[in-house]
Amino acid sequence: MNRRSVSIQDIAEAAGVSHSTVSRALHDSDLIRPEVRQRIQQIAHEMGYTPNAVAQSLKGQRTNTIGLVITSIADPFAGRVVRGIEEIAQANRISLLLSVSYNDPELEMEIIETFHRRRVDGVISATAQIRGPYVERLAQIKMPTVLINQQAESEADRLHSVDADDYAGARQAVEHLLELGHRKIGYLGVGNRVQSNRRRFAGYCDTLSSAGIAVDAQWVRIAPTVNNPRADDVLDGQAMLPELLPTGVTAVFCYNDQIAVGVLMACRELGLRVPEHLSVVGYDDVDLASYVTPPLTTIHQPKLRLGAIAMQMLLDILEGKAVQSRILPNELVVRASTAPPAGQ
Amino acid sequence: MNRRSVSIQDIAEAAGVSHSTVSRALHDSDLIRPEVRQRIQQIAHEMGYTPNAVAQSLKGQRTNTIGLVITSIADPFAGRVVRGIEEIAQANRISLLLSVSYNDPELEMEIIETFHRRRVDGVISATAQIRGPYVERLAQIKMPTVLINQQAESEADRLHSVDADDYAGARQAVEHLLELGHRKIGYLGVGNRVQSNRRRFAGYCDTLSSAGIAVDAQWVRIAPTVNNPRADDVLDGQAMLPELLPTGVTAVFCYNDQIAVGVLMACRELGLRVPEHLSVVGYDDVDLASYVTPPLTTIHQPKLRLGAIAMQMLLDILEGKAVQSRILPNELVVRASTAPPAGQ
DNA sequence: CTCTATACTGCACACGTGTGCATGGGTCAT
DNA sequence: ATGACCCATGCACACGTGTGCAGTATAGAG
Repeated sequence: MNRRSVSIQDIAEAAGVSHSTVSRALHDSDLIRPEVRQRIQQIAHEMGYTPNAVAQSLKGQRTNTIGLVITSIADPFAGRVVRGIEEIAQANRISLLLSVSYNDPELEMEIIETFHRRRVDGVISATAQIRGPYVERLAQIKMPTVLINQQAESEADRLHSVDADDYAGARQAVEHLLELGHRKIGYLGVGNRVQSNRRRFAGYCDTLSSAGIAVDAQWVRIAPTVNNPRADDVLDGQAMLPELLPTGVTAVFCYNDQIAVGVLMACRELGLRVPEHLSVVGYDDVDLASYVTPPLTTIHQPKLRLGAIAMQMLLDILEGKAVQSRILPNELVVRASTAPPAGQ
Repeated sequence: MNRRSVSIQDIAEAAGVSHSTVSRALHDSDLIRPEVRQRIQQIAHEMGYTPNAVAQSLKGQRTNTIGLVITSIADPFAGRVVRGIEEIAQANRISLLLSVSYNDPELEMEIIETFHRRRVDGVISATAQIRGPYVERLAQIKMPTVLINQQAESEADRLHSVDADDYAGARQAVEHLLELGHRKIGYLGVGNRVQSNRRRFAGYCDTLSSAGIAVDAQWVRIAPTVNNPRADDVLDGQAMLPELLPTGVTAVFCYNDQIAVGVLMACRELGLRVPEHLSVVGYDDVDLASYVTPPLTTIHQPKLRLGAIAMQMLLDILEGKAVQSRILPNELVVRASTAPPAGQ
């Protein structure tokens, strides 16, 4: 069983030269006589030689690999972000090491350690939140890191980030509902993505306050935190809506599109019509949002750009360029799930 | 700038022993005196040592990394499969190198070469089709490979696969429609996933034939093949349906759920009611299928299991066990998009 | 013909880890 | 006291690649 693949040493023997010569020849070095160079390349090709990236990584400093942590592959938001990352990575011949954390802090630490062991050049993290020991460890091992949608308060200099503006997005959503004439507006959030939920909720509260509306605690529901990876936002949304109805809200702003879809399904069960009886606004603008009935009014996040910019930022860091964290704007997309309240 | 991280050599100097002793101590070798062993482990911990997996990979034969090729991250089917793979991989401390091929044969070859350069232990391919040079190269470099949903006709011994039974699934879908009383049943397929489309189409044709129904070529539409990565099945479905209507079909069997969703949207535009005016059956049973209105009757594919089994199969191959390709059953899920035809 | 400059190639080491073999020192029995 | 034996450790090489430096051969110049 000839399991071992051909090395430059093998080529060297076949060509009657030293492995150094082969190495240089394959790199088109001027040091090697053109005819020899060509002959060696010919032999290498015939022997089906493929350079061993592991050895190259050991020798050089770069592995041309970056680690990617996301919370779930099933999450369509993450999917689009990863795609943005992947496109830039591929163009720069960088390989992607993918890991999924399911929002588990322990698992997250373990993933970082694995990335470190593998000596990735950098890490992009699109997880829900950065925690103390996590940040500390990242700083200790000096691993270049870019965070997506975490709006870390620049705790450490090493941490760069690219975010979409949750707060402003939430404000747009609620302002849209206010403009339609709604006064009693509910909020359905999630408990396991603390930071982003807090920002969107803050945008919701502040916008209502600005309009002179006191937020009623009964209008707000946050899905309980569960570590169950099978946790499903749609089901949560579906379960939470009925609790909200007795309060008389005429519109609901949801943490994301999945929650909003859950609301749609609950409405269908209850015989409520959207948007006639209830207006619904989602967040993210995933594909799903435009496929459901009625198509969701939502806040569009530039998912591909978030990923692409994060990847480019990481590349810049690796080249020693100075980079600056960025915040991208979100954008309201009005579809058919919102309308003036029934009374008007 | 102390960019280099600590090595066992550094620990050896700090402990006043040789690097061999450190290596053995960290592996809890009996050869090292317990007190020395413990002291070395202590020092290693204090210095923040993390073993260099690159060097370990170079020395040993395994990299504990596998390459994963999929056609698109946005594809919800692929997402679930990847998740099944990831769970098993994580449990076995295997890292995943993710690449996306966008159905581009050239890109696919390039990805395989990259995986080979990186000396991954094996490859799982969930791309649309295996082509000649691709197979040839895989055989040449003897890289253990498991294919998902490609039903390769065991062209090479090295190629193993795990599939869901497309043909039987398609038969179930069409039989369901026949039982409801439909006689004129359309098929909407895709052009860029040749193999699976062919199998599902064959199931469609044979089932109709068995029922004594001659398939009318007008009932069938295949979305044109485009290399545009932005190609979107939903849009294709939406575009194809109107061409089908003049033929008087009362039901449509779609290649996958996205096509079916496109059909739903087209019906909405045209004022057709589903299932009263038209019955629609999808394929895959992605999350989306149960969220649209009406929820789709579809063929459920065991996506997580496909991924998990593929990964386990690859692990078995790596351990030298004999493995056998498998075909899993699909299963009809009846929801609300199918009903007896209008006439009845 | 001899000296020098130049073009080309090999030697040897490095990257970080793992391991067979030899070696050193100690213990024990004769 | 001496030999046999065992335990703990170090030496040296290996994995595959890249590169500074030294060395050789050839050509060109005087």
